Amino acid sequence: MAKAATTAADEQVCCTPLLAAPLSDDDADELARGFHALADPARLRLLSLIAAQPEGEVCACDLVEPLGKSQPTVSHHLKVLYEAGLVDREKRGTWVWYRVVPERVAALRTALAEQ
Amino acid sequence: MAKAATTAADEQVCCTPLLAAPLSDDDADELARGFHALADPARLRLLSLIAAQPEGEVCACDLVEPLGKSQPTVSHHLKVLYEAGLVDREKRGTWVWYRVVPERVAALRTALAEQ
DNA sequence: CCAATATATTGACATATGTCGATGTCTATG
DNA sequence: CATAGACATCGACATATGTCAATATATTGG
Repeated sequence: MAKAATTAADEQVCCTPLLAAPLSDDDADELARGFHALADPARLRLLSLIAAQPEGEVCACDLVEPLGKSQPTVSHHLKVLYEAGLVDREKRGTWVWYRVVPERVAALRTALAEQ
Repeated sequence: MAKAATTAADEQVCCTPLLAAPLSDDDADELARGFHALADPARLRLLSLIAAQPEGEVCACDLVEPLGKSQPTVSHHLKVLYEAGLVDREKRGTWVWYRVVPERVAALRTALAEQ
């Protein structure tokens, strides 16, 4: 399984450096969606926690306590990250495992490239 | 003059790649502030428009029409970008000239580095 | 000093967002 | 099938945000 997020992961708007040429409205919208997912401390810490796992993946159940937020709040933020294409998820039995989608992170990084 | 933004430009939280190690609460807060400034299409287009100027700088008066928003709205977004340390400004007579702060953009870019 | 222009600020409004408790849904296991 | 556990969703709430019209604050020219 482990399907990538269908929402925004596809329309990557990769390789559109902000500083190179004026953004189109569509590119600006899509990029803003990506950065919006990164614009919250809880989500940044989640992303960081997921990436910190030696296996590269982590059970959602192991994210609630380190984040220090309620389970519904963690679930909400994970959903935002997923819909932004920044993380992928896979259900195994009762648990859901999350991993970072490095390509998506890199795409946003590219948008901030020198020019 | 052309002083850099006093707000966030200093506490750069540069060189703190998200994916390398779990973020501290403070780093997450500061990073989120930076990405928040990028999390709006109008601000991304502004940043892009400013960067697109051959001289590297542009009068605020020349940003209203291309952005297609009201003057107060443009002024508001420029303030957000300024307070995030992403642009610098200099008043010359009646006009205010804006330019991108590439170091700040690069700092946010570094936060998204591979690991 | 007055009029004109550029920019910032204020006030108002609708909408979006982060958060939590309560509840629903699914899955494994007696 | 009943129970327990993991996760998602719902409802509610306070707060934040994008937007504009109106107004205030410079600054330049006459």
